[in-house]
Amino acid sequence: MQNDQNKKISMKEIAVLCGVSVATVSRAINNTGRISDETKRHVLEIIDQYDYSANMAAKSLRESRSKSIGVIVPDISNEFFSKITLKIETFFYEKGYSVFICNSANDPEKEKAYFKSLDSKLVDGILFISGQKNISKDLISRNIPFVCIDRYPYHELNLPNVTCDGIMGSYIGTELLIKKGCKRILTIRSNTGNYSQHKRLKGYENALKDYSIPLDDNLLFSLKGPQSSYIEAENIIDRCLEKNIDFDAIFAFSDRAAYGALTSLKKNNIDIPGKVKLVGFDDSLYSRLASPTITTIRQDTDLLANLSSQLLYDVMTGTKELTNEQIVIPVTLIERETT
Amino acid sequence: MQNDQNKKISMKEIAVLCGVSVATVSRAINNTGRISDETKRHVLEIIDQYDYSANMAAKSLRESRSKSIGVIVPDISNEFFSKITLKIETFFYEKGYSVFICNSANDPEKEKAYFKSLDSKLVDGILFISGQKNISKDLISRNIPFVCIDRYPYHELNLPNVTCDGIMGSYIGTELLIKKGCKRILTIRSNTGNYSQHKRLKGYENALKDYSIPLDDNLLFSLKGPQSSYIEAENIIDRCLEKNIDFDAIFAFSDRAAYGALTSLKKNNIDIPGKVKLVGFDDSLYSRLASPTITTIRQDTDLLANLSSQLLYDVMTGTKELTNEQIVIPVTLIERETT
DNA sequence: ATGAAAGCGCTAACAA
DNA sequence: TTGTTAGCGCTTTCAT
Repeated sequence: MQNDQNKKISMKEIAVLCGVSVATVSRAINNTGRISDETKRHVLEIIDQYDYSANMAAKSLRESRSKSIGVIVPDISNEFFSKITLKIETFFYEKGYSVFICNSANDPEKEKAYFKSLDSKLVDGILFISGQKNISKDLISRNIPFVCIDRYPYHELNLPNVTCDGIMGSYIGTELLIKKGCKRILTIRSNTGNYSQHKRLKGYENALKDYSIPLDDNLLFSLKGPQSSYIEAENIIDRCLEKNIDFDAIFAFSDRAAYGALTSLKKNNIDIPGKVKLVGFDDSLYSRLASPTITTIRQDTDLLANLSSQLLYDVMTGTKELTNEQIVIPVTLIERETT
Repeated sequence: MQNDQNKKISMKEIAVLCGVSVATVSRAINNTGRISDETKRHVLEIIDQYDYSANMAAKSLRESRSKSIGVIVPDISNEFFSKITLKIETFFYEKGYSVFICNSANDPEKEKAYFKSLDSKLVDGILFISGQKNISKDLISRNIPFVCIDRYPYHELNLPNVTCDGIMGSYIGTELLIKKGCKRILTIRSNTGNYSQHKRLKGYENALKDYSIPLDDNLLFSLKGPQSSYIEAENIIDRCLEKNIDFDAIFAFSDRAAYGALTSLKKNNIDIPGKVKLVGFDDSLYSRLASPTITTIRQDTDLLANLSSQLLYDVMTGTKELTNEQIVIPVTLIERETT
C-alpha cells in the first residue's frame, strides 16, 4: 500500500492506526523490551500494510548514529578502488548500513571537506584510502571509528590499517626476474610518493641485495604525473631504448605503467620475454588484457576490503577496541607471458 | 580547535559561546534573514574556531531533506558504471550533496531494499541504473525525484530517462562493416534482455534492411549469463568455427564479448580484419587494450552522467517539473584495428 | 504490558 | 536586529 503524499507516514500515524502509543510501535519495531506478542504482531502487520519505514533523520538524531559509513577513495573509476568499494558496499549492506562514496581525486581539500561532511552526517565509521602522505590531525573531530586501507598516510597518530604486502610483492617479482637470469632490472614507480610505492622499491632493493646484484640508480625511473601513467611509461622506455641503456627486464610498480612499457617494447620490436622480461603490479585488466599477457603481482582486493570492513565494523559495534593494529595481507605472483 | 568528546559541539553551545541565541547562530550560518554584519562575523568566527559543523540529522529532520542522493548501479566494479558514478559524485559534491552508493548486483530484492533504505534516509533524489526490465511501482513511496540512466526499465509510469543512442550505435557499427564489404555479420548480445541490448539489435536490423542484406537468424547469438561474458563469447565463436558457420564479421554488443570473440579468432589463426572484421560496444578497456585494438561504439559516459545529474538536480531544486522527458545522447564510432 | 512525556539539534514563525 | 518557542519523528525513562 502506498502513501501518495510527499511525506512518509510517521510512527505516530501508525500508532493511531493501531490504537496504541508510539512507544509501543517503537518497541514492536526494535524488538526492545516489554510488549505482548499479539500487539507486536498487529503493529508489524499494519506497518507492513502501510509500507512504513522509519525516518532515519529522527532516529539518528535521537541515537547519535546514522547506520551509514563513509568510504573515501582517490578515484572510484580506477579498477583497484572500485573493486574494493564493491566489497565494502556488500559487507555493510548485509549489516544494514548504507555507504557514502567520497571521491577525493587526490585533493587534500576535498578529503578534508568530506571528513567534515561525513562528520556532519553522523556516519558511524570511515574507511579511508588516502592519496596523501599525511593527514592533518584535525580531520578527526569526533571520535569516528576510522580504518586506513592500502595506504598508510598518517604518522602522527597510530591508526588501524590494512595493507597488501608491497615489500614482499616487489621482492618476489624481482626474485622471479633474477631467477630467470636478469641482472639489469629497470624499475618504474609512481610519483605519488605514497607509502605503497615506497615499499615496492624497498622490496626490489632487498631482492637485489639478497642475490648480490648491485643497485644501479640509472635504472630507477619515476612517473612525473601530469600525463596518463602508461603514456609516460611508454615514453620512458622509448628514451631508454634510444639512449641504448642496458637492461634485460622491467619491473613496473603498476600494471598501467607495465602496459605502457610493453607498448614501447613492442613498437621497437624487442623480443619479449626473450630479450626483455616484464613484470607489473596489481593484476588489473591492463596486465590481463595485454598481448602478451603481463606477469604481475596480485593484490587480493577482496580480502583487503573484507578485513578492513570487519575491523571497522568491530570497532563501530564495540566488539573491539580501537588500536593501531597493522594488518598486512600476502600477495601472489601471477606468471604470464612476459616472463 | 578540537572537541575531544565523542560528541560534536552543538549550535546551542556555540550560541552560549557567542552570547547570542540559537536563532541568531542559525541565521548566521544559513544566510537567512535579519542579522547584523557584526554579529554574523563574530558567530562565524567562533564557529570556525570550534570547528563546528551542523548536525545533519537534526537539520534533515527539521527540513525533511538530507542533502544527499542515492545512486543505484548494477555493478560498481564495472568500468562503465564506475565512470558514471565518478561523474555523478563530482557533480553533486560541487552542489554540496553526498552520494550513497548502492550496488544492486542485478538483484531485484536488493534494489527494492535500497529504495526503502534511501527513502528512510530521506535522500533528496535517486539516480537509477537498473538491471531489471521492470521496476515494480511500489518502489516509489514518497515522491522522491528519480532519474533513470542508460536503461529504461519502467513502463507503467513514465519516468525521466537519459540513455545513449543504442539504435544509432549499432546502426553505424553495422553500416561500417557493410561498407567494408561484410555481408554475413554475426552478432552477440547479452542475455539480460534489458532495454539497451534490445535497441542494439534493432539498429543492426535497421542497417541490414537499409542495405538490403537479409537477416539470418543463425547469425544471432546471446550470452546465457552464468559465465563471464568474454568466456562465453569465446566459446560461441569457437563453436561457430568448428561448425564452419559462414560469417565475415562479428558485431558484439559489448566490448567484453568482443574481446572474447577476438580471443577465439586469434586462437584459430583467423586473419583480422582480413578474413573477419570485429566491432564492439562501449569503448572500454577491453577494446582499447586488446591486440589488435577493437573498433567500437563509444558511449559518452561523462555526458550521460552530467545530463542525468543536472536533470535530477533541477527537479530536486524545483527548477524543473518532473516530466517523462527522454534524453538520448549520440554515440561515436571509434575505428581501430579490427576493421 | 502499555502510555505519557522529555529531549536529541535544528529552523522558522512570531514576539519584542 | 534579536530572542523565545514550537515541533520535526524518534527512543527511552518513568509511571501506571
